[in-house]
Amino acid sequence: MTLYAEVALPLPLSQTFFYLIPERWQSRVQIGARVLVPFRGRALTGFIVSLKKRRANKEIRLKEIEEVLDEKPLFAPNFLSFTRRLSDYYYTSWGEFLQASLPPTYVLKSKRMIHLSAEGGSALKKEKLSKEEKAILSLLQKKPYTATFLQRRFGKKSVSSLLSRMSRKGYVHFQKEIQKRGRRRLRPVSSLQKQLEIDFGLSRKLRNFTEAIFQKASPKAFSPWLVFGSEDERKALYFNLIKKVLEREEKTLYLVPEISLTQHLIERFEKRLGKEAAILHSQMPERKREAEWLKVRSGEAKVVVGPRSALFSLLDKVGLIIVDEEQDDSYFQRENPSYDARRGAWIRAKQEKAILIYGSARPTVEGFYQAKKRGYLLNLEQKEQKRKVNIVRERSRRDITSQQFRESLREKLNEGEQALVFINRRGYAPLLVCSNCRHIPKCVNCDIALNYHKKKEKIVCHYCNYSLPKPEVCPECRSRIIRLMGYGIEAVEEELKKYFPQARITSFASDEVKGRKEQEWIVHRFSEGKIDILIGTQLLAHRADLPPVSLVGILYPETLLGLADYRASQKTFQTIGLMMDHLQDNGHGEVLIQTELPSHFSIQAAASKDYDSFFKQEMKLRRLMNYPPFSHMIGVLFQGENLRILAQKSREFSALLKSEAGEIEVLGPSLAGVKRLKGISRVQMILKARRKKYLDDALQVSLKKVRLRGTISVFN
DNA sequence: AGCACGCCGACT
DNA sequence: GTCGGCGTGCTC
Repeated sequence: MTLYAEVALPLPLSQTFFYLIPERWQSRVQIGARVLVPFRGRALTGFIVSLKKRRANKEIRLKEIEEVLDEKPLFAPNFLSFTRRLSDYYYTSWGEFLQASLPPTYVLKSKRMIHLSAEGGSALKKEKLSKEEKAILSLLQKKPYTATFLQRRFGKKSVSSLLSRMSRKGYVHFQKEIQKRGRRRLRPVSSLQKQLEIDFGLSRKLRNFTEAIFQKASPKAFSPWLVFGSEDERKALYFNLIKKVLEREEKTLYLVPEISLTQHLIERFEKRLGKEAAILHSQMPERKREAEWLKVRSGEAKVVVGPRSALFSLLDKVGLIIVDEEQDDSYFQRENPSYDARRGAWIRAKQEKAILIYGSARPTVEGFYQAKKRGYLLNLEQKEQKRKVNIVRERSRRDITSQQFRESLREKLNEGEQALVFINRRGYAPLLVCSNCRHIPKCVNCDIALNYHKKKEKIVCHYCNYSLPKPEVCPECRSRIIRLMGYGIEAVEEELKKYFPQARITSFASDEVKGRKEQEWIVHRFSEGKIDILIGTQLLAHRADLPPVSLVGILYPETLLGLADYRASQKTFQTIGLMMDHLQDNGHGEVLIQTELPSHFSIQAAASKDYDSFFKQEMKLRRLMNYPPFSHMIGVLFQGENLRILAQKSREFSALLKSEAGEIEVLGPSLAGVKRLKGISRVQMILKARRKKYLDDALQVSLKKVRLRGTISVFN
């Protein structure tokens, strides 16, 4: 007879909690079901992760489960182990990962509402109250609020002691309230009844690869692969694998980068898989997402396509997990909770004994290295396309674009061709500098210079969106001469419009193009030839559905090298590569890279599409610096308002770590690259070790001893 | 996370 | 004394 339930809660806590199971539920509780439990005066949805006959710690007075919410478990044992391992790996909460697999309406939490009592109402009229009390009580006259709301409303750090005193005086009372579960009726998703596209003409090479992959996977076993090849070939292989997996009565999890989940791609999936596919994306309305979730839950969907969060789909019988564009940053989630979906896919595939496919034309060096070393690299040997690549250094003082670039552009425009131009910066200029006193306007919340946006006539913080009207005179010395430093997309657009007044020029940056619809619209017009020159930032580089063009201009890709990240070279190589993929391969295409660092290896290798050369040189540096894949690296970011306390605590933490384990290298603590963000100071440390276990052991001890608000990012 | 507790200086 | 504000620690 089971008596105790171990429950994981959707809070940023890495422990689980135990509850008594009341008699009436005993025969009905199951591992993997949701329960409603009391927790510090609140009611929370929790998840049963195990059932015990005996209790471990007799000291604690256990509470009873209030309600069992599921007759049938939501989570299969496999899924529980997977999320458990993932939370161990990333030092984060198990419950938060479980929560990530459910629609928000499945994870209700009570809120403590603060009500005005009758006494409070009369006190407000008759008695003289303090300013704070009066303000709160009169606000509560309208309707009850939560403490968090009041706190924010009055700009306080805490109102808890204030509220408890007021409740003691009887002015207010608290009431637990659970948001009503909207009784919406879900319409079944209108699934396309299109004729499914049949695979045809799969090359012998791909057929052989498919066979090799399945050979390793039968009998069913975890088997990872890195597919190194062009997008078209990769996709052909994926669909072939999916087909075979479907034949085995198994299902597929297909992860794609956030940004590449365009209408175009969605249509392709629907065409090929029809109603067997559930497609998720982040901008999907709540209702639609829940409908897709139900499709997975009911077993109708056999393939789930989505961004990193789709890793948590409640798909059973997983036979194949694909992580396409393995190099993409969007697989990494920085906060609450922090995890890398690439690693997550590995852990899940291993748990499910599934085939795991990482795919890329320009894989991360970490991934490529592992695949080579452990023998799971599948090289599709891309055939070389003909193209002309120019690396240009020359730059006049007056213009952003070089004369050579403009000549090429003129030539193509005269032939009625289209061009794409990449620049890695939003706005008009990244910096304003007073010529007189050198003052640089900075964000009040962040340690960041404000970017000048000419179209809005504002200076804007690219981290928190704080903005000011463009200053006419220097706010420090009242000088009228303020210089613009550097170039952004708006400046490029302005210059090209000046030189090519007849050309139809449009720019494409995340702050200008609002939402999916407008993006699709611009891409649509470009595809129809109604735009001659499309200028864009990263957003453009990632669009896979643009028609191939005959001129690709890449302006100052080295700004990507300026990132304070050991992966900066990789990012530069990859972005140039993405842009070059937009080139038509009929031999007339031309790429022009304009840079101040023409001999940097990442630019050179990208220009000649030479992954091996990039890999070799980057690995040399990684080895030299003891970066991944030669070490395991963990970033610990401490955040807090008080920099003094932050500094002291982080030093304490660092000392503890150093004493704890000699095998780990501790860098810092030091101010983070952005030392203040949204008004919060940030101090960071980097931990490196040969094996992750060393880091695990050291952190396990230190995290218990020094309590800090912060984020731990495991980089690899 | 969110809530209680307890300590501190400021103020009727 | 009491009020408001803040840091600290715990939650089965």
